[in-house]
Amino acid sequence: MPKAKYEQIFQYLKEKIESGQYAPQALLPSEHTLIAELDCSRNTLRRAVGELVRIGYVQTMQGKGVRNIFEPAQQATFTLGTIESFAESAARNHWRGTSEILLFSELTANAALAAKTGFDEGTPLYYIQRLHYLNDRPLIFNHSYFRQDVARGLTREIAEQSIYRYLENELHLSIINSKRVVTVEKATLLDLQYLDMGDCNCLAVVSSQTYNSDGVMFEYTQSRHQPNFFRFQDNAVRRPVAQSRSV
Amino acid sequence: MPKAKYEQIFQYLKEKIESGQYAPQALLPSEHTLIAELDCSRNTLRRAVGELVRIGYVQTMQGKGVRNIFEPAQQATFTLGTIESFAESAARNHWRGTSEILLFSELTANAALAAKTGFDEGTPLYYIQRLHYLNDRPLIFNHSYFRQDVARGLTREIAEQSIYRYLENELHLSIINSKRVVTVEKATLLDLQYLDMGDCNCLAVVSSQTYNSDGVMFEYTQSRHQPNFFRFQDNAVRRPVAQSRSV
DNA sequence: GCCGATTTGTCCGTATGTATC
DNA sequence: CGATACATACGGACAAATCGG
Repeated sequence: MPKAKYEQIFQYLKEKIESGQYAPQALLPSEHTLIAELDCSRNTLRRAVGELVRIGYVQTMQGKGVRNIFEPAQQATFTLGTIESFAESAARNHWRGTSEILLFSELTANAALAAKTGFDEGTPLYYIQRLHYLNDRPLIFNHSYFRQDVARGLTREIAEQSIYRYLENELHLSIINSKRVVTVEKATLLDLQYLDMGDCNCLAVVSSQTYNSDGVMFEYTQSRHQPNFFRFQDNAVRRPVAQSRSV
Repeated sequence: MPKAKYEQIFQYLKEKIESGQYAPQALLPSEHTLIAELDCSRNTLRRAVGELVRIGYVQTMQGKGVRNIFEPAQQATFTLGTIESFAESAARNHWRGTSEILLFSELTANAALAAKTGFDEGTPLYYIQRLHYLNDRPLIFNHSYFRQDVARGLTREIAEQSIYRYLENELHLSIINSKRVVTVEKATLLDLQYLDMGDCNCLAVVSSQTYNSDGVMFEYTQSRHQPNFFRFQDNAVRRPVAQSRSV
């Protein structure tokens, strides 16, 4: 099943850049040239190039061209803008990722949990604690809460395989987007017990709220990362100051 | 000087969402309706909506509509995808931001600095240490390195005002993009001396490499944030797995 | 300084595909 | 099945920035 054309072109150019087929700091072929070469419309090519800008591979300059600013060293550890499971992330970085379930339970959101997660108080939830290993080192402690009415029938056995595959393939849940916030927090006793913290007493925390196509937030996950193996990457562009519009 | 139309529409819809003029969880008017109301093309509206998706304000669903998933609580402390000066960021969050220059010096990149920053060894640099206060609390320690040949004529006096205004307005430097990486590091003696660290021995570090329109990285800045006041926000979308393309 | 060629940025209209209801 | 809504793709037009003659 072939994907969208702009996505294919994006991947094609991305791999061409990564493999050094465009010289560093050099300009890519012009839009006109690439359109002819790839047999697509201008909009389609521009969309693909826009994605390359977002991931920091190129910079575009009106009147000049598109410059390759990719640098091999800085491979992203955790990517931005796309939802990726731990297994997918590990594979992309050529790591050996394994997981262990420490706790599988059911509970009801009390006031404190509701405030933290964004679920309504009284919502029945599954609560799962998972420990993720990269190359046999325990590096991520995961606290996940799933709404029972959405992730219905979730079991410890399923969680040991893949929760997302169950949600998408068995329950036909369509996962749309995930709001994520990165913060730094003091390590808890649980963190110190399970993660190899060295002499750090803080860790990187990625809190994410995930939504389905009904607009309901069905998952709240807090990923607590051992600091030395945490890396979050972004590319920002300079824009003129924003201004409102009267309609 | 009016901005791009899609940008105006983006701002217009963004403010309408923020001010609660669309009910939470409700669908926005359809593309067709908004196109008529705003008198623009489909592409233009879709581009504006695409930006709203990126900042986590709405989710789009084929065949259903565009849902408002904005939540007032989650105001971003540090935004993503755009380059913002400390002053701009403080203003957006309604904080009183002040800065202090601790050091203004010139140096040449040695091997260690070159490896850390990405400058070539031997590059002449300005090195500036700045302390940023929010509401009179010292929260961010900034180490900035600027290429002397690009940021030529930079002085301590200029740095006390606004470096970016000098670069853009006086030197007519065009700033294109900035690659940023968020990590967590052990606090140094300098951090402990100047920042109010409490009992934390780690902090959030945002390292950024900024490029101009010649494709040269002219700035490397390491922002070291007191953990309690650090928040980095992102919105991710679930996409089908990527696939390459043969041309 | 000017002008024309090149290149990217913005905007429009239309057609078709696909998912939802 | 049809109507509606978003997703993708195409082609054309003009604007804005850059560069060279």
